[in-house]
Amino acid sequence: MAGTRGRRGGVGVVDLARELGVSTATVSRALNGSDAVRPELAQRVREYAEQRGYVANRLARALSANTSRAFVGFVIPYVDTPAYSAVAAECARLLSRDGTQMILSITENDPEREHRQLRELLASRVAGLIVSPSTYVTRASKELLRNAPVVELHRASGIAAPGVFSDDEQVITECVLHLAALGHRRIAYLGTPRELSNGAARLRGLRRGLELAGLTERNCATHLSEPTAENGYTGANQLLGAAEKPTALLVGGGSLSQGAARAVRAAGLRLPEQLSLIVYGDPTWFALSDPPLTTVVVGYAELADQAAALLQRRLDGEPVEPRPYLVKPELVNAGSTGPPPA
Amino acid sequence: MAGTRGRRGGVGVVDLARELGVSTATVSRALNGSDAVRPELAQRVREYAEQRGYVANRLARALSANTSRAFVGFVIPYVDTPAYSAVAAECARLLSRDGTQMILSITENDPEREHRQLRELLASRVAGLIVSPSTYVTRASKELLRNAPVVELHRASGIAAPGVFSDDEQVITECVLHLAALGHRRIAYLGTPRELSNGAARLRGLRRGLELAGLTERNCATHLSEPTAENGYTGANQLLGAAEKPTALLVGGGSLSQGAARAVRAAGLRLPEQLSLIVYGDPTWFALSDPPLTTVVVGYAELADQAAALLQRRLDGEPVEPRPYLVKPELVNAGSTGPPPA
DNA sequence: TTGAAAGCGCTAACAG
DNA sequence: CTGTTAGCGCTTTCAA
Repeated sequence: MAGTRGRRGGVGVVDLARELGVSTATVSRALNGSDAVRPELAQRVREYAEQRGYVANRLARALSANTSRAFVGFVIPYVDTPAYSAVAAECARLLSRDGTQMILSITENDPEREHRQLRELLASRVAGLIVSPSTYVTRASKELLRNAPVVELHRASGIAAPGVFSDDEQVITECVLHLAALGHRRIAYLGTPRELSNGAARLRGLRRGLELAGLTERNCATHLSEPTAENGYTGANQLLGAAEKPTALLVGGGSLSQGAARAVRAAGLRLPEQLSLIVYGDPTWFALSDPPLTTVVVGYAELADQAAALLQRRLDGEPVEPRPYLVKPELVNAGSTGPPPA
Repeated sequence: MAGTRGRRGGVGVVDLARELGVSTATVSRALNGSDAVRPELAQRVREYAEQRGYVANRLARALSANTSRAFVGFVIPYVDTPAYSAVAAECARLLSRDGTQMILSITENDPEREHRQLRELLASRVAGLIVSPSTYVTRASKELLRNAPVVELHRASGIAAPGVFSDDEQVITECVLHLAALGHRRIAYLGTPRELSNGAARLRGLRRGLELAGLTERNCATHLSEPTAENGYTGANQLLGAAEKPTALLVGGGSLSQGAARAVRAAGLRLPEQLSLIVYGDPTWFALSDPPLTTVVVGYAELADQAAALLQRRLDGEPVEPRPYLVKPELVNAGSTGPPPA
């Protein structure tokens, strides 16, 4: 009974301690690389633990050391798009180097679910959070976020926290100028709602682009909706079916782009002769189109690296400025833009 | 000092107990819906806890109740493809209904990483695991898996555990018959390695299809490689560049299909006049192709539902047969297959 | 440098 | 039905 211990995993610190003839404190210290233990003893403990196949109970560890890096929460609205799945994968990879496990929470953009998940995550004593807030974050959720080491991703909730975002404003401006330079004067914009921080950023970019191109908002029909492929499809159809047909369609958002691309194809428009099209996301999605689509390419890996690094710095206690950290997207011309039809 | 308690979260069971004038045991029982507490008291406790904003420390809970459903591990080789990301999302959603959090681990198909992650997961006392094993699972990993409630997904490692898979064998047979019926006699197959359980299943389907079609393996060049889009691209090029050109290309695997589709497009082959093509995965990926590609559609949501349900049943202690649970994929004809060129 | 002992916050015997 | 008392497995004072 006493000898068996650890019904489940097996060896525990007390076993090691007993078998080595030292105290559990010493074992713990040795295992955690405390410098307050004679190096050779520490070494011996570690070797023995290894050989004995010891693996620490992370729950106990995290519970005891009221602070620990055992878990980090990753809270996102969706995961079925690379903007999230690719970043999630990369973050999990980076965090696991530190021995940190990532708890994945999908809110489905539902503020209530989000709030519940955040509570649960905090109840699991996560060391920190990487969060992509839902469109309408509740006051209560913000309160929770304020009191935890948070790094925002893709979207900002308005709290004072560092956040990693793609520099949408700048690239959308570039897109508009690109189109205007080709001669377009009736540009349609399909994007995410302004309540979404990235939606707002893209709209700023749009406005700035139009201004710099000497165009007004009257030159630009816009359609804003939550980022789903479905919305992209219907939104694009709506814009393309307007009385004053646009000669170019600019889509601000990855999922919207998926749907929009399908809508354009279904409409049977020849690119770029009948319509110039710029989409958002990963060019490999659009590689099968003919011609391949000119795409705003967002560096998901870089976003992930930044997010993970910022969080780790916060957890290390290093000061991290609570500001946006922007990653520059790249406008990759693949042939779906050209002069407007005569 | 005594009154403050809970440096971090705030209220704990002892606070509630003290403030309500009952014991912590009673509080715990009430909160966990034990029937061994007077209903009205239980009610009062719950209401008070709610009002007090109590939220249980899941670490403590899980540590104490040596069994708990706090966490479940989700171990997959990749997540940047819907075969995994979509299933992960859906599983996270389903598990969260039970209050279970999902720890996401990406192995990158590396057996060593996989083993380490499994150990760490078990060290976190996960209640169970949903695992998509790497191509070459180590003996040690299998040992770990054998001693935990595991449900396999997409791929089997050979241990006695329930697993949820798409019925690749059957659908690949159907594909071959479809092509043969159109008149094809030189079919190329691009698939995953036979070391992968799904690779083996697809090969079985291939062989059976050829046989039923009265063809031999000499009618069918095959190329097997790890499932990445890159490999799909090079593999397809290789098959298409062979001396005896195939008239049809069948791709068994989602990522391979992505690459293969690009290769076919790059080769400038007209579908289905010059080549018949069947791919694997989500048809929306291939919707932009002209014509859209005939696709083997795998029901990711259904896979996820099954996997989550099986795991939950196992955790409930219900007996679950350690066998494959197959989900039928669907062959959706979208126009990229037709009679072979004359 | 090491050990004894007190928790971390919760659940679960065991009594009453 | 309810309370007392041990733990879960680890870390971390506090002394020695």
